[in-house]
Amino acid sequence: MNSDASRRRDVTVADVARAAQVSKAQAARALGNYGAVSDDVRERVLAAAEELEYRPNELARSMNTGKSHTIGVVVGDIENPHFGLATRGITDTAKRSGFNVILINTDEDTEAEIDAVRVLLDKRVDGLIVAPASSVETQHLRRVHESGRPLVLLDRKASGLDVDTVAVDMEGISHDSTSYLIGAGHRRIAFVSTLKTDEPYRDGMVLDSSQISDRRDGMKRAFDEAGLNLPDDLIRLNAGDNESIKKITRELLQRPDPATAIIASDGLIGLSVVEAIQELGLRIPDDVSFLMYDDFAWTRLTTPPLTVIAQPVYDMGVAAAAALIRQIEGRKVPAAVPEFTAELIRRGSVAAPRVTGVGN
Amino acid sequence: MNSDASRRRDVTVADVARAAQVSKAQAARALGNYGAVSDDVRERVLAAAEELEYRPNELARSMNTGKSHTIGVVVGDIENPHFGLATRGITDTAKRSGFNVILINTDEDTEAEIDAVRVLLDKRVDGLIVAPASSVETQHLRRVHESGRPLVLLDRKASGLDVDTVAVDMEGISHDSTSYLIGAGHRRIAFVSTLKTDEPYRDGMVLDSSQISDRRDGMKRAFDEAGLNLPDDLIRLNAGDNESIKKITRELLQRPDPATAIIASDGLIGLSVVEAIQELGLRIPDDVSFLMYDDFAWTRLTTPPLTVIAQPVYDMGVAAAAALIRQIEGRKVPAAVPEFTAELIRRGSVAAPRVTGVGN
DNA sequence: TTGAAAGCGCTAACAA
DNA sequence: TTGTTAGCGCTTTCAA
Repeated sequence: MNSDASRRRDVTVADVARAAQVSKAQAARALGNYGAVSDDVRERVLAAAEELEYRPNELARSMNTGKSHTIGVVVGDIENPHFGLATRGITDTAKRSGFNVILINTDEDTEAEIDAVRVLLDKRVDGLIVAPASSVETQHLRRVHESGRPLVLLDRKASGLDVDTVAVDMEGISHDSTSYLIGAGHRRIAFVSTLKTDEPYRDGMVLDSSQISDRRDGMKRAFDEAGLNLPDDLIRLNAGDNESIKKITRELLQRPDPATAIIASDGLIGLSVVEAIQELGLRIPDDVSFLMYDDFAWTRLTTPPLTVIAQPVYDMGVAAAAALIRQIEGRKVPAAVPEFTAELIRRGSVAAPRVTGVGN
Repeated sequence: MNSDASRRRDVTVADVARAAQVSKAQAARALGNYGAVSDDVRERVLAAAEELEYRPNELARSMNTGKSHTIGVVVGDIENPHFGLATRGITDTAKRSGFNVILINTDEDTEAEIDAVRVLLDKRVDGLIVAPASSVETQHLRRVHESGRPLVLLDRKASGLDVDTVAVDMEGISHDSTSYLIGAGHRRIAFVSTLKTDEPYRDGMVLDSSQISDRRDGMKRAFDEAGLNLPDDLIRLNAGDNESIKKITRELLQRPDPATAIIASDGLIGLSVVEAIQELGLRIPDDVSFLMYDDFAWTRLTTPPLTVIAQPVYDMGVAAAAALIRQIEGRKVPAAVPEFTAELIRRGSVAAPRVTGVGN
């Protein structure tokens, strides 16, 4: 019939109106189902639309209504299952409420994030969910907020920004898991993170990421409570790719006063740390104990299975989307975002430290 | 200054034009940098824009130009690192060419896929990349193609659809890896896939997915060449969640004439299969050999590390995006999409089958 | 319930 | 190089 070569121009309301012999306005009302339309007209219009294979132009629609029914999501690394799951929670929830999701990846780069936010805003998304790369460089987020566009932060807090934030109580879980290690007899506990800083870690250093900062605080508190000092020399930031993480791990384990336990800041880091440990021919937990953030499925498969800190990532995605949509739809009572807590799942990668010549 | 309460209406070209004392057209030209504009005017306009914090409305822009500079991506499961990586390849490439990406998840459900495609089309994306849930139900994709919108298929072919398709030669790698297992002495080789079918597998069955179909063909050819028969009773489709896969694995290994090797159709399935094997107290590769599609990083960490079929997923994402953008920009010579080949990475999960009472 | 007409914010002819 | 004037496809007054 019409599978001709060109098929260039899209079918518009005007075409449908003409075919249905009604005014453009009536056709539009019937198609967008708003306003008052008689059954007769509606029927004819819908029939004509079907016949012509009419499809509304959502851009035009959005331009008029000011609503795009789309939310923008900015994450650091979709490839990371952590964000994958969170994104899933977001899209599932958005879909259920009739919203679409535009995803942009930033590679944990603040410049890219600023860009992403701008693009999304220019596309007139109805709201934004951002997992900020930095908790400090947040002017761009502040601008979003000030411009009145709904914004929800995921995973990381942003200092001095009064925005709904869906995150886990990191200080608490960090404290608990560190206490657990200390209780097992560990004193030389290392922490490996990819957080980029200008200089190596030192005590009291201000950390760009609320997540990491909170974890440091939690560790410190645990050590304090035990009447011990957090071993600053074992806090390793600026871990990068697989190779760099393995190098750091080797350093941690081959130094004179080596770490007896390592905490990996996320599942991707954990992977490389474990690989390095295996390559060194060391055994977990006999030679070194291991703990990581993110309960990835594969942690059940290693020998021994790994002790991890599970975060309710999917649910957090759901909560973030729900909070955002609530704001977009302008509900009153902003129904406080629920608190999320992580959980230490003890599997087999933590044991008492090997007794060596080095005193405790 | 202007961080007032409302800040409702967005700043438009008209506002900028007024402030810069030029016509709307000139302001628009300067802001969109097209057409001819004198330096003087450009400067004033840009200054005014800056001052007013003008941001273009991309929707309006797209409406006129017919281009949204956005490509739609439809995948089955972002949470799966396989798609995560592919998506990454797509977004990286798109970004480099100035395109944004809208991602929609379908849960491998054809209905959801039809919906997703419709939504994306309605939003007037410039082109689509789809990893089709089914290689058979493809009318919706055919419609896209017929309507003249650029479309590229990822991972799976669609029967009778003449569209650029970025996929791996599955028949070949399936043949090679099956031969490898046969060469190691295996005859009872099982294959586990999540592909949904109405009935259990039987010889010659038409399979909805080109991927699975091709793999079956490759296995069959390998068996044929060895003068053996593909054991149909060990081809298990309809694997679902973790529990269901573990159940299937147990059946495969606890039957009278058990499988001596298992091929998992993807990394998610593989995870559950390995878990089930471990729970049964069996050892890889002594008690059962194992092979899976997808070279996930964690496969290096298990004991033993797993033999896998690596697919150049990231590069395929890149190629898909490149092909699509090429079409969108209407280049001539469609520069054939490169062929991708998977690679068998032999690590430690395949060995000769345990010699049992059962003859070969 | 209907239709004419204005307008969303921008680009694109066309003259000047 | 400029400005005027139409649109893009839709929603939304405002009268009828």
